[in-house]
Amino acid sequence: MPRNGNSSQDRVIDPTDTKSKILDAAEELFMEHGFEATSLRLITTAAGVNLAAVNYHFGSKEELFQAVLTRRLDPMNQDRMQLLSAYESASNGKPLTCEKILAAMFIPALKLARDHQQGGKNFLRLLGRAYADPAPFIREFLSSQYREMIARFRSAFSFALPHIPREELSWRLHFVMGALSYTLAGADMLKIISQIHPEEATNDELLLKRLAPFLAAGLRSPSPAEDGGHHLFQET
Amino acid sequence: MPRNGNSSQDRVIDPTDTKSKILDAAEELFMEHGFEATSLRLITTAAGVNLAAVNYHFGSKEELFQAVLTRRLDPMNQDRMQLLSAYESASNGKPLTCEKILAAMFIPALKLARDHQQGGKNFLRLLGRAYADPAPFIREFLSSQYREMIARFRSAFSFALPHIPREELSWRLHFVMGALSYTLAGADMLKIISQIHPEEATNDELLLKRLAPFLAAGLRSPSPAEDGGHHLFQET
DNA sequence: GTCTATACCACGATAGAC
DNA sequence: GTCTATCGTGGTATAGAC
Repeated sequence: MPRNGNSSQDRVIDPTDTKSKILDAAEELFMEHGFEATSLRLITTAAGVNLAAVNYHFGSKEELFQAVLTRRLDPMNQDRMQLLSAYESASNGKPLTCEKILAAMFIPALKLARDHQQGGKNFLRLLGRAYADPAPFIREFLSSQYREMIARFRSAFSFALPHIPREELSWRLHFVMGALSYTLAGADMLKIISQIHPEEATNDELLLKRLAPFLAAGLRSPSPAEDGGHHLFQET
Repeated sequence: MPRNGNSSQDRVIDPTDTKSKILDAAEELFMEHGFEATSLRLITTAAGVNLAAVNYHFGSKEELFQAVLTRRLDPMNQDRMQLLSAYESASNGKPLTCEKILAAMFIPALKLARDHQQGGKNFLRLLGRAYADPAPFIREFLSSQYREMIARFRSAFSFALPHIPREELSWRLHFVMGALSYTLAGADMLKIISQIHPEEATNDELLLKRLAPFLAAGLRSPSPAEDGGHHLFQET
């Protein structure tokens, strides 16, 4: 039994084999309905394979979900780190601006959202949702997938913003990841927040173009430690 | 059959009746395991009532979930709007600062997190997760719960930041809600982002104290329309 | 009105035949 | 590798007791 793992001598990507058919169908359905609401019976029917094939090829529904995420997530994070390195090389040892570092995070995400013909558009929404999912297997999986990239970007920000204490910077990076995830996941929420035209709300590029300056301003803002602490929450 | 709806002549809150027992047990279990992962059999066993009682009193698992959220959410949003009005009255017609408006959003959330003896601590995490949930019934429910409060705060920000176009402000409010939700939901994620001490990561007050200045800086930042547009995403 | 017992169908998972 | 049969558990609906 192969179970998971494209490790040893997997034959190259053949979109007609059972494993690929499951992966494609699962991606589309997970994107549309989320993890829990998508049944294996729905996936296997759409893929035209037997119900038991999922368990044979992936081991479980959870492992199938991780395989769906990994297939796109891993290349994206590699792209992010390479782009950041390219920017750093071009700057001759001078710190990058926050906007530039954020661009290294956002551009590969946009590429992912647009390049893949099917599903790419909505993959980021699936990812954003996964961030807030309480299931331990999802949290641990994302943790391992993101650890390296986060560490890489934290040192870039640390170099760009030397006056911000390292711990404060960790918080702000957390806020950045949060706003990014939520923004990508919650496009529907725009209808709540307001009268933004729907056709514009689905345009991820425009969305990130507005998010980046917003976050850059927050990243650059004076550290609470150095502005005397204005005790926001202690008034009536 | 009563179904849902505390509308007509419900007897006052009696924490020993079946409906309250279900509500309390459900809140605790939903907070711990999320919506999908919490079974009705688990809830009814913990509450010491019959399985069918949920369907009798609430109609469905979904409606039970909404009842759990409403019980705390509705008073919180009322508090937010009252606090904002109080700040505005005290300012003699002058615009509030962004920090002050954000305080009106955050303080009632903190009160909720701390005042209620059981569960209050983790209720905001449950709420943050619900924000990113793809289930239509959750999205529609939150939409209706938040619509009034969001409109109220948007006009406050609009008055405080007259130079920001109304549409840009809608985006920024969306980012604020996103960062807030995600931050509250994803306390576990701090372990990924970094070496922040765990005991500190669970301190919601400290968390919001750092988030508020970060968001205020983003809200105040110059509008992309007025800084000439630096075309972040069009370079290589 | 309130509560209970019970039955129903869909789900994820797995064993074993082919 | 693939398929069928089956198991335990999930949400839900209802008949009937008090």
